[in-house]
Amino acid sequence: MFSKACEYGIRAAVYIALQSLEGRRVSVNEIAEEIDSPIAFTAKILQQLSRNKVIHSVKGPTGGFEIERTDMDNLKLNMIVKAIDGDQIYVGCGLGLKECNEDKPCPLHDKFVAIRTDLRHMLESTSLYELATGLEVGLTYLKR
Amino acid sequence: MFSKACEYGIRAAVYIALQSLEGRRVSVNEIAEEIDSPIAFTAKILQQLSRNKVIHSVKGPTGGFEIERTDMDNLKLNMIVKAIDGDQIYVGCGLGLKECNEDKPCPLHDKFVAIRTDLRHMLESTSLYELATGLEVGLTYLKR
DNA sequence: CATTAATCGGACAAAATTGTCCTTTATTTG
DNA sequence: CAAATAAAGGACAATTTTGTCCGATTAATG
Repeated sequence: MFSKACEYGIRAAVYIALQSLEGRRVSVNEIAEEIDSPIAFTAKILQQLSRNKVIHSVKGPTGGFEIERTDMDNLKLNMIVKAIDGDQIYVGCGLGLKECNEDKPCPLHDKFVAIRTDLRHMLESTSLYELATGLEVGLTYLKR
Repeated sequence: MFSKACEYGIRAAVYIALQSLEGRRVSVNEIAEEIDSPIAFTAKILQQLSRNKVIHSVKGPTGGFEIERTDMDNLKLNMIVKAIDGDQIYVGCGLGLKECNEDKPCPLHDKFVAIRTDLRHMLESTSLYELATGLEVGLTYLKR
C-alpha cells in the first residue's frame, strides 16, 4: 500500500508529534531507535518532510525535529504521504492504463475508485494529533 | 496499489476471458499487443497464472491461453492477485510493524484494516466473467 | 573562537522489481 | 518424420527502491 519510505515517514512523524506534545525536540538517532528504522534512510525521509513543512528541523546542538502543537491538528496523514510518495495513491488507473477515466473506464474503474476514495478520505481526515494522543494514552504502539 | 506485474496479470486475464467467451485461444504476442504490455514480461506473468490454475495454457501450433467458461464465474480477482503478488495486500501492518494486531495495534491499525477489508471484499467478489462481459458490451476498455 | 552536536546533501551500494533474450519442450500439420 | 508454432524456463540487464557513508553546513556553549 505505502512505500517503505512512507511507512517510516508516518511512524517518524507520529513519534515526533508525541514527543513534541511533551515539549521535547528529538534527533534522527532517537527517532530511528524508537520506531525501529534504518538511521540514514530515516534521515533522508525526515529531510523530505522538513522541506515540505510537515515537520520543523533545527540544526546544531540542542537541535532536532519537532512539530508545533498548533499545527498538529491540521497536519493530516495525506500531507505526509504526498510529501514522500507524491500523489501516486490518488492519481492513475488501478490497472495501469494511461487513459482511464469516467468516459473510457477500465474494467475495474468504478470499484477501484470507490476504494481509493475511502482511502483518500481516511488520510485526509486523520491528524497527527489524533494518532499521537492515541499513543500517549497507551491505546496504540509504534515499536515492533 | 498493485505491482506492475499484477496490473498486467489482471489485464491479460480479462482479455483472455473475453476471447475465451468467443471460443478463441490467444497467444502471448496477441495478449501483449492488445493490453499494451511488454511481451516477455507478460509471458512470465502468464506462466505464473497458468501454474496457479488461473488460466489454462496449451503448447504448440493452435496453442495459447484460454479460460474455461465454467470457471469464469468462480475466478475472482483475488486469485490473480494472490498468484502474482502473494498475500502481501491482505497481511501485515499498514505502517510496516512486525507485531501489529488487535491487542497491540499501531496508531493506524483500525482505519487501515477497514480500508483493506473493503479492498479484500472487492477482490473476492469481482469475477473475471463480470469484467469480461463489461468489455464485451463496450462499457469498459482495456487498451491505453 | 574552537569544539561539539546536530541536520543537510551528494555520491555510492544493495536489493527488489521490471524487463529482455535465448534455448528447450511440447504439439500440430503437411 | 520434418518443419513450424507456441509456451516454459533460465540467465541476464535495466530501473527503481531501499539503504549507507561521509563531508559540508549550522548553531550552541564553554
